[in-house]
Amino acid sequence: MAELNPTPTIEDYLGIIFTLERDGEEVIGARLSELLEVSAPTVTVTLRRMVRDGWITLSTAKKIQLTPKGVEAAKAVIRRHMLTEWMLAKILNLPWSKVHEEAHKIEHSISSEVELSLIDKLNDPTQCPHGNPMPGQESISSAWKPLADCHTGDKIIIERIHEFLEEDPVLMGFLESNQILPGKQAVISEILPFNKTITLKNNAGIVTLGLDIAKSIFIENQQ
Amino acid sequence: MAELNPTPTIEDYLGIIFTLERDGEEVIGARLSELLEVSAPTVTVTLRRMVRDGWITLSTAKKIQLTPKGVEAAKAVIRRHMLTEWMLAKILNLPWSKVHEEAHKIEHSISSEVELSLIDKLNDPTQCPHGNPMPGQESISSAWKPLADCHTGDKIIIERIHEFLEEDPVLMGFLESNQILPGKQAVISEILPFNKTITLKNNAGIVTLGLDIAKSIFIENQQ
DNA sequence: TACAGGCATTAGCATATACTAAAGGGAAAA
DNA sequence: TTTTCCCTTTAGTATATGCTAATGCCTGTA
Repeated sequence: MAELNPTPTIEDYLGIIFTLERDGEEVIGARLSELLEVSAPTVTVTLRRMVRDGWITLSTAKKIQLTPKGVEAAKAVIRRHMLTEWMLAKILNLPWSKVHEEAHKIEHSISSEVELSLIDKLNDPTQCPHGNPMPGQESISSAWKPLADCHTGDKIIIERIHEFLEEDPVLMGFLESNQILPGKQAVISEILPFNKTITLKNNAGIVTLGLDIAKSIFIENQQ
Repeated sequence: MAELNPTPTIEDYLGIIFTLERDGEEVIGARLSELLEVSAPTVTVTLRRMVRDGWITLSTAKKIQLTPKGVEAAKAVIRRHMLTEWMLAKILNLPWSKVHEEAHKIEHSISSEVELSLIDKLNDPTQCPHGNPMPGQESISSAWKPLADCHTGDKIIIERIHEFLEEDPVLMGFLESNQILPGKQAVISEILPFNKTITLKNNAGIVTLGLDIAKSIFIENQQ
């Protein structure tokens, strides 16, 4: 229980564990190793420190679970990340596709005083600029379905680009330049399951996305 | 020359070395140890890494000098620090006495893209919120003189609280609550050299400051 | 049943950053 | 001149965070 505040590294682990838990995914070391881009032995020793310091518990089946203290710390870092993203997007006018990356560097240095000020200036948002729910606001996204589940001819509104897609800056630039952004409308023009692609039409033109990517983009039907 | 970008620790060293050089102070390890609040052996080994990586050179007399590369890195971190202070003060409305401390955490995570945006939003300031000159703007402060050099009856304008005073949050809170802030007017009401104090009167009332502190506060005479 | 694949761990190592205790060096003061 | 003081360095240690190579451990499938 020693550590009072998580280090930046531990904050990264906490955020990913929280997100995996939220999505009902299996929370295991191999997943962290992949998402954090560190080796498996590094994950093993870091998780040991996290158990020692009371952030997580490990089940006999090696499943990772946040402690109440771990949940609070994870929520705090995700909140600060998302608020920083909004600050960069709305106040400093950085491009949508770059705010995640920049916010990821800054999030670990935001105090609760700065956080409160951001909440105030940004009107207490319920989602991040990519449409992902703030911790505690998960219900807003429950009605949205994956773009990959759409049918030809569906008229949709893009609502959300999943956190894990945000990690790829090239993809994010591609999505931005093709107007695959929360709030934007589109029509499904073609789905090729054998090719694992889905094609849609919007104001920016015609875009084809891989189906794997489309599984992590969430939409609503136009009324 | 290995390292492309300084670590946060190295950035702290670079900033202090730059400021000492700017002020014409002797730049030695003991000063860094004091200002950074780390032990002397820690400074020794860190300076060795800094020489190895091309940030500084050490003279035979143990004097520390920034290389051209070191100067550039130091200017960048100080610029980002000051811009972040302004952002916290003007955009997020944090109290003047707290922006230094908060900015110090954030400054190491500001990219040049964010920096450019800050310069734009904040109208390219020439000083920090405490009146210290941005790197390259040192001339703006050359006419100001230490508060400690004033005489009874002098009518003054506070212009600058030196960087090294900013490190003490209690002092900063004291100065803020007594309106010892850049741009504020005051009159010197009493100087007691034997007591090492200087007393002044302003809108907030009557304040007595230690002469050591007053040496690092810079003023201009009222017209 | 035996092997393959995925996962976790151990062992051994490296680096940046910190510490204390103790020793060395030079200059100024007694 | 000798002692004191300031400064730096050496030696030994610790912790967080990373790595590779090799090993161990299940589970499901051939």
